[in-house]
Amino acid sequence: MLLMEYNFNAIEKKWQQQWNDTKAYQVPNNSSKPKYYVLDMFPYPSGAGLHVGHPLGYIASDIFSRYKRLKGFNVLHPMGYDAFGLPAEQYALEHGVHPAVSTEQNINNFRAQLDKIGFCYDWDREVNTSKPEYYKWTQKIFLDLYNSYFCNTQQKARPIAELIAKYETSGSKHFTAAEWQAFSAAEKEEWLMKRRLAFSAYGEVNWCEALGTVLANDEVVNGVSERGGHPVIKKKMRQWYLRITAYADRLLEGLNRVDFSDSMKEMQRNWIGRSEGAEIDFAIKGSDQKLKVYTTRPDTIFGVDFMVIAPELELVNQIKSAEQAEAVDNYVAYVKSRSDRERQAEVKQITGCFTGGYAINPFNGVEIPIYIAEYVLAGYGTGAIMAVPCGDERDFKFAQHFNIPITNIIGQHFNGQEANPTKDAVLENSGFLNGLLMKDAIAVANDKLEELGIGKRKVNYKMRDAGFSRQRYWGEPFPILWNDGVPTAMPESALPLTLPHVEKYGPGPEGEGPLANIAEWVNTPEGKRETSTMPGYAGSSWYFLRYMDPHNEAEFCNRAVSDYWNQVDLYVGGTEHAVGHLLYSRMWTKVLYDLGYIGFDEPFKKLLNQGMIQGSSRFVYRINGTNKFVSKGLLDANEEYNGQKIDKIHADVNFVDGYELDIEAFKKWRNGEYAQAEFILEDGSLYSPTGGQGAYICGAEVEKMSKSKFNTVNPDDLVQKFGADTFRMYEMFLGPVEVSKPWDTKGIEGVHRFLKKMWRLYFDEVKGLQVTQDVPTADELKVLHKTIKKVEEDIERFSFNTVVSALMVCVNELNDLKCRKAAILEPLAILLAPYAPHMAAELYSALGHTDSVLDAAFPVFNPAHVLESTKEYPVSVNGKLRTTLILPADADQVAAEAATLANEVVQKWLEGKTPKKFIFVKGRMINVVM
RNA sequence: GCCCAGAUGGCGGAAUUGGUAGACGCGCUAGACUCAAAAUCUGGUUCUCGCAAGGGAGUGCAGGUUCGAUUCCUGUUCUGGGCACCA
Repeated sequence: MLLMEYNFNAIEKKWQQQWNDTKAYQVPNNSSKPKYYVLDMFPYPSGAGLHVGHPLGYIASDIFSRYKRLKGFNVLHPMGYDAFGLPAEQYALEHGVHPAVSTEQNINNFRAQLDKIGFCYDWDREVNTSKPEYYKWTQKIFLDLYNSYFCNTQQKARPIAELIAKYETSGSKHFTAAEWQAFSAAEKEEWLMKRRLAFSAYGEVNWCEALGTVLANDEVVNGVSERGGHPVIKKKMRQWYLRITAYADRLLEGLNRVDFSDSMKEMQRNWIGRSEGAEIDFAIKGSDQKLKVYTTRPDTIFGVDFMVIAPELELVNQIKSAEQAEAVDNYVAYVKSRSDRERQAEVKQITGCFTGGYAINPFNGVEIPIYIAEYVLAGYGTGAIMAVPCGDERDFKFAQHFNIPITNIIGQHFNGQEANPTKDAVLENSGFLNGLLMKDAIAVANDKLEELGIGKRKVNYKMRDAGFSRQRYWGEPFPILWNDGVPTAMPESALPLTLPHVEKYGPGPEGEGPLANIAEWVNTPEGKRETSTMPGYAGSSWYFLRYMDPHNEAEFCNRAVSDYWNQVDLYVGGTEHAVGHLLYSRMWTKVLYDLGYIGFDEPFKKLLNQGMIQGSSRFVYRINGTNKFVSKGLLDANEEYNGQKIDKIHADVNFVDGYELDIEAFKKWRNGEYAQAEFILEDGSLYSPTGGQGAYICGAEVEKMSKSKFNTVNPDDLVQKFGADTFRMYEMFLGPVEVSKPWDTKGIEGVHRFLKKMWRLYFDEVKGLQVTQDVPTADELKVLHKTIKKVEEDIERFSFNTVVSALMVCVNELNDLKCRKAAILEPLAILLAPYAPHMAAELYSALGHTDSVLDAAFPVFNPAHVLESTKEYPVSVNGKLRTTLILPADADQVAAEAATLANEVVQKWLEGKTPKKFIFVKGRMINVVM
C-alpha cells in the first residue's frame, strides 16, 4: 500500500516540507550560472482571498521559472504585496478595523493560499509596500523626483541643484541672475515647481460636499457618490503630480526596445497620444485677449466655422456676452457635474452653448462664433479647438445641431451629409492654400503662421502629468513640510516618515486626508506636514528593484546587485495594467537610470499578459411571489413558467454539479433562507428528499468572477480534493494563458486521471515500483523525443496548455507500448517537474535519485530518434481532400506526380481529363487542379 | 464615444510560416469488470444524406485575394478589457 498508489496529499506535504527545510528556493545574488528574472505583478491582498482566477499567471510564471532552472539558470522569482490601497481604508470606515490589521490578516491568508499551490518563490525576498522598511525607499525616491528636473538639452533628469546654480549665475529667459537672487523663497519655489519631476499644483478632484471628501472614480456612479448617492462635482485642490509628460518621447522610444505585444505597445502609444500640429492665436472681437487653439490640421483653417472652448476655462467669463451669460453659467454648472468619461462618451446627445463672443480668422477676417461644449477638455492641448465641420464628424454634428453654416473647402469630397476627414483632397475656398493637396498644405500653413507670428508648430501629448496625491490615510506619507504655502523636503536621514496611528478614517477639514485630523502629527517645529498620501502606484513603480536586494538598509538596491539581476526578463500580469502601472514604473526606471542608481532604463524586457478567468454563474428560477423554484427546462421562451413571471437568482456554483443543483446544500445556504422552498424538477415532478430520480437543472451564464455573483471557486478546496499538482496542471490546461476564459471545475478530473495514469507507468498498485533498466526500443525513444521537442518548444512560446496535452499524449502512447523503462521514464519525470513538481520529485527519487529534481538537467532532444522514412501526404483535387498517399520522405515532385496520377481515387475524380496544374509542397501536401 | 483584444463541435480548447479543421480533455454514449456501485479499462462522438461504400456542408456574419484561407485583406455584428483617484 505504502506509496504504491498516487497519494497526492502525502506526497505534496512531504516535498513542500523538504523544500522548505532545505531552503530549496533560496536564490543567491551571485552565481556562475546565467541569471534569469521572472516576475509576477504582485497582488493587492484583498479581503476576499484568492479565487481560481488569481493564480493563473502565477502558475505560468512558476512553470517558466522551474523550466529555466532545469535549463541551468540562476532564477529570481519573488513574490510580495501591494499592500496600500483604498479597499482596506473603506473596510476600516465600515468596520473600524485598522488598515494595518486587516492588511496583515489578508496577507497571512493570501500567503497560506499561495503556499498550498507549491510555488517556487524565494520568500526571504518578500516585499510589503505598506511596511516602513519598504516605504522609506518609496519616500526617498519621491524626494529624488522632487529634487530633480528634466533637462531639455540633455533629455534626462538632473538634480535641481544644477538648475538653481544656473539660475544664480545666468538666470533664465524669464529672469536675470540678479532678479533670481532678489526673489523671495516663495517666488523661487514657484519657479522651481515648474520644473521639479514631482511637483505641487492645483487640479480637479471629484468632490462630494455631503460626505466632505474627495472620491475615487470608482466611488462615483452616475454622477453621485456610491455611498449615500450624494451629488459629486469637480473642485480644484492642491495636488502632487509627477511630470511624466517630460518623459513622453522617451517612453515612446523605449517601446521599440521591449518585447511587449503589439497591442500593448499600441495602447501605450495611444495613451501618450503624441501628435504634431500647431498652436494658433485667434484675435477675439472687441477684446485684447487671444484665443489660442491647438490643431493637427492647420491646412483646414479656411474651413473653420466655429470655435469650441472647454467650459471650465477662465476665458469663458471674459468673452461671454451679456445676453448669453445666464445660459453659459447654467451650462458650466451642468458640466461641473459630469465626468470626463461622460463628457466624451455621449456623442449622440450633443450639448453646448454659444458664448456670444467671436474670434477673427486671421487670413480672411471672418468672424467665428465661440461656443463652449463638454466634449472639449481643458486638460488637452490649449483647451480650445477650431471646428471644421466639413472635415470632422463631431464638428459636423455640432454644426448641424446648432444650425451653423458649413464652409466646404474640399469640393466634391464633401457631400453635405457627413464629414470627410481626408488629407488627400485639393483645397478650395482657402485663400493662399487654394489648389494645394491638404497633406502638402499643412507645412505651408504652418510656415505662414510662424512667418506672421500668429502661430507655431507644436507637439502635443494626450497624456497628462500623473496625479500623485490622494486625500486618504492608507498610503505613504509625503516627506514634505509646508511653511506659508511653501513646501520643503525633509532630509533623507529623517526617513521613513511613518504613518501615524489614527482612530478615525473620515476626511479632514476642507476635504483633506484623515491625517489632517491629527494636529500633533501635522504641526511640527519645522512646519506643517503634508496631509495627503501617495497613490497605490507609488510602491508598485519600483518594487521589482527591491526584490533584488530586499534587506539593504543603506540603499533601496545596491548598484552591483541591480547590475547583476538587471532587467526583469519575463513579467507576467494582466492587460488591465497596460497604461497605468506599466507607464509609471517605466518612467520611474528612467528617472532612476538618469540619476545613476541603476544601469538600465526599461524595467521589463518581456511582458506576458494573462487573460482573466471568468466565472460561470448558475441560476435558479423562483416563481415570482412564491417560494417555489422551477427547473430551467420548464421555462418557456420568454423565461416564464405557465405565464408566471420568475425571479432569476444566483446560486452558488459550489453546490451545482455541472448544471444539477444539490438541493439539500441549497436549502442550507444563506442561513437557511431557502430551507422551506419547494422545487419542481426537470421532469415536472416535485422534489422530495427521499424519493425520485429527477434533477433540478440550473441556468448558466459567463460573468466576471465575483463574490457577489456566487461564482467564485476557491483554490484551497480543489487543492485539498485533487492536489496542487492537478490544480496547477488544470489551470494551464484550461487554455492559452493570454486568453480570457470561463472557469469550469468539471474538467479537473481529466487532468487528475492523467496524473494517476502517469503514476501507474512507474508504480503498480500491488507490486510497487515497476521500472526496469532495459534498453528502450526505437518506438519508445520516438515517443519520448517527440515529447521533449514539443514540451520545450511550447514552454518557450508560453503555450502551457499544449504542453499538458503533449504530456497526456506521451503517457497514452507509452501506456500502449507498455513501456516501463527508466531510460524513458526518468526524462519524462523531469519534463513533468515544472508543472507537477511534487509528483515529479516523488517519481524522480523513487527511481533512485538522491539529488533534487529541481536541479536536474532538462532532457536534450535528439532528432535522430524521430526521423521518418515515409510521409503520408494529403491529396486534394481542386482543393478538396480526396485521399492520402504514402510516399518516401525524400520523394521529389516528379515521383509524387507519377504516384498521384496513378492513384485510383485521383483517377476517379479526374474523370480521364489531364490536370491543368500539379502542386506539390514537399513534406506538406499535394493538390491536383483540373 | 475613443483605444485594445477575442469569436472554431454540447463545453474548454488544438491546428507554430496560408497546406489533412476539431489534437488533448470534459460531457454524452455503448461495452468490459462487479451481486451492485465507485474506480479502472475498451470503442464511438462536428452537422447532414446514406444500410454501407461514399457524398454534401462547416471555424460569428457578408464579401475579396489564392491551386488552397480558422490563418491574409475589406466591411460588419456581438463579447471582454482600458479610458487617468480600484489595484
